[in-house]
Amino acid sequence: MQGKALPGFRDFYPEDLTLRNHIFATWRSVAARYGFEEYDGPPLESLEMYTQKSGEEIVQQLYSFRDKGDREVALRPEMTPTLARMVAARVQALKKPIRWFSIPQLFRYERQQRGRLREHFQLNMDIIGEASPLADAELMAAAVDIMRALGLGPQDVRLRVSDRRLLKALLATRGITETQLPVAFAVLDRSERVPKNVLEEMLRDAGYGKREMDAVFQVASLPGEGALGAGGEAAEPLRQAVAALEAMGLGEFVSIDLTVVRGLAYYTGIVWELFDAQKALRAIAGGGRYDALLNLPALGFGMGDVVLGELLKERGVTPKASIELGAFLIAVGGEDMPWVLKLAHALRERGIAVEYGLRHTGVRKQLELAAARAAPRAVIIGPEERQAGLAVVRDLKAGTEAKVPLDKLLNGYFD
RNA sequence: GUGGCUGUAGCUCAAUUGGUUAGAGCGCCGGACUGUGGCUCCGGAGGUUGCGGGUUCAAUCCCCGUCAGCCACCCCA
Repeated sequence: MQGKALPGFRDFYPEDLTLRNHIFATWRSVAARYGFEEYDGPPLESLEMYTQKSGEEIVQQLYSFRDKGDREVALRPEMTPTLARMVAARVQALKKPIRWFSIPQLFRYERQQRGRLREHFQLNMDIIGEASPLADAELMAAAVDIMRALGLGPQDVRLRVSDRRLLKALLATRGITETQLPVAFAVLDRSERVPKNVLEEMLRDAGYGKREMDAVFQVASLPGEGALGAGGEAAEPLRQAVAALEAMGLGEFVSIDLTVVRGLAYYTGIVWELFDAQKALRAIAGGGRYDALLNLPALGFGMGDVVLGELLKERGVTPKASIELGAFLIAVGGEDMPWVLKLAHALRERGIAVEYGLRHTGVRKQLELAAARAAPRAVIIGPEERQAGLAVVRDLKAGTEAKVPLDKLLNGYFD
């Protein structure tokens, strides 16, 4: 063994890259359908850009170093700061709402696990300059439509949505103060994964009394409709966003779930996550509204290629092959090779994918190779055929053969 | 960064209380098959048993370290 890629980094063999390209193509196609324009930025940014926003402790999770110009730099761990900078530079000129997407490769230095590497590609879709809940619905719909375009339905994936403004209101009416909120959010976020006694301890450590603790658990267990009903005014954006998704016919995918909080501190409104239905994997996508980050209403989501790729493989909805041959050409004898080359090139000129054996072997061997390449047909050229100005076209699926004049093959027979 | 589990051909796995040249299936290459693929049969290549050290007459097996993978925590791109 000559070693392997660094931990958390991937080699993409053809079958891997086929899947990745399939995912990218679907991302781009759905984003285009939603009227989003693609942008990109540098993979390397100043370290400061990330520490400013997220604090010094994030340095530990960054690929960062000092460059030859003595600058502290980092491989980008997320796209939002870059987007924020780009938008800020032209904020006056850009017509709102801005609808942009990007597919950056992101890096993060941490111990890898399944679905979580040190590098991944992540679709980012953002809308900037629009406060309406319809914008939130738009992004959620795009995420769901990507799933549908990839062959996944409501039985495969679920979108769980909440709203921090609603959570805040529900907790406030139960006596939770503003300063107690972060802990309450953290407990809600973990309420499905962490045992209740541990959660109680978290709350107790934060100075929660019995009443406040009960309030948090009560909110966590509120069903979707109950939450909307109890939330009053504060439930209105979430209500509208969900109604919009229902109007689009995507209601089956969506459920209101108050235990969705999302980790990032900058989210201010609707937050959501997309999971595989069994919740066996990590989140496929997650996003939300972050109005405070720019001086504009803004929202976005990220969808990584790693978990998504695993899910597609699990569900057997991966693309077959990256190339699809139109024909495999076979020279019976060495003296037939010029005709094979001539035909190969003529077909290629017409845009037909063609391969032939680069080393002369028996017809049997060449047919084996043709079959291994999944060519739909083989064109066999031998002395007898050439004599008659013909070639044998063998259908490799059916096993049938036909004699076809060479000049027909050269002039669009396979078009 | 912390803890637990696991590392044997490309892949999936074997290898009798530690016992001598580490095997099989699949895959790959070649032959039977010098003008017809998928089947069959035969042969071949491919391993410093993750790496390093220790115990022992002897280590794939036991011990330590290290690296890597998986899982949980942290964190959640």
